[in-house]
Amino acid sequence: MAVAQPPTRDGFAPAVLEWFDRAGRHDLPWQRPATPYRVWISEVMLQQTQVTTVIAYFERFMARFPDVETLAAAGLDEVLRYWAGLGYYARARNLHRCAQRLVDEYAGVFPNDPAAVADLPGIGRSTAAAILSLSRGTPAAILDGNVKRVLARYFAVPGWPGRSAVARELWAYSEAVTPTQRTGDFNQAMMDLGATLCTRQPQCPRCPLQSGCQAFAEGNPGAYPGRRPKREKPLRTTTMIIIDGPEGILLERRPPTGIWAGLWSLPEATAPAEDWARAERGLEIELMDDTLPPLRHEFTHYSLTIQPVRARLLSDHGIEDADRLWYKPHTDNAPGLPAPVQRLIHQQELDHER
DNA sequence: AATCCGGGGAA
DNA sequence: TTCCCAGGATT
Repeated sequence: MAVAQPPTRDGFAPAVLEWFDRAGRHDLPWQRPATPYRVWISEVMLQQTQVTTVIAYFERFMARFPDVETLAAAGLDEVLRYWAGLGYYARARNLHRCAQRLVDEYAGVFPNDPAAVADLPGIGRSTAAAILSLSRGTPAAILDGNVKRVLARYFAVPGWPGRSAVARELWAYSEAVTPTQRTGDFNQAMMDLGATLCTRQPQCPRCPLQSGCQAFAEGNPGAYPGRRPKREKPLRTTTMIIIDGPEGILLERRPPTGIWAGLWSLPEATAPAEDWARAERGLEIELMDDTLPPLRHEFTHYSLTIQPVRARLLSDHGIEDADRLWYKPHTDNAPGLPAPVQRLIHQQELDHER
């Protein structure tokens, strides 16, 4: 009968490292080779996005932007195209800005100081530590969702990590257990542990930290970390117009802030669509009387119902500018489109072919 | 310190 | 359905 020990820092890193050598992940795409550039791109993609989703995006991105100079020299529109579907598009904007700052200020090479890296756009304390430790072994602690879960259980830290007091405590524990030797392996191991064993339904019998884990000793590891408080999701609705003209479908660039910032999308009517198109866009359109099914899209903070409307373009008195384009799905390169808009246009094309 | 910012995998 | 993910920027 194993007796639960009180949580200890002493054997923590050796146990984790021994487990990593035996059972950790060593073949993720950004691990071969684990250059600062590749680790950086992967870390940013992995912010709030799961590994299985990221892998395909990572491979495509690397094929197009193999190094920081290529990324810095590319246009934002193209970066957004490669990002479309991943969400949190500020990450792509910051990635692009960060590449340019790296080239301008650091000759394209990340500095060795974690604080200097964390000062770059889109890179915070945890991502900076991950980039430097995983690629160069720099001794710096991380705190991502995996590490939060492992530490909250091991030290039985109550409360939701979204609260700053809880996060502060978890950071202190992460600093305390992170070794100065083999820091990259340790950080990778902690993420692997959180991703493969210390999950929502943890596999405690296989865990190298079981003997010192306070939550295991309490018999309820599932109670940690504390859950995010629930909130009502507001319902919102919008009307999107699919305007068919001789040059294709009208797309507009969304504003630089707010939802889907900088992406291309269908025009959103704020009044009866024909009046809106004439007054706001200088377009004479005729609504078609076929009714398209509404499209429901879930965000973290609200639910959006999109009512698509088809229209024929009668005449165009609008001004051609950089923020509108006529898109031909079959021949044009797909611009960066929000996922539901992408689906809507794709569906529209399928209907068109019938 | 709380809120905003996407989309999807998993149970 | 619900939860939450290799978080950071903004307010």
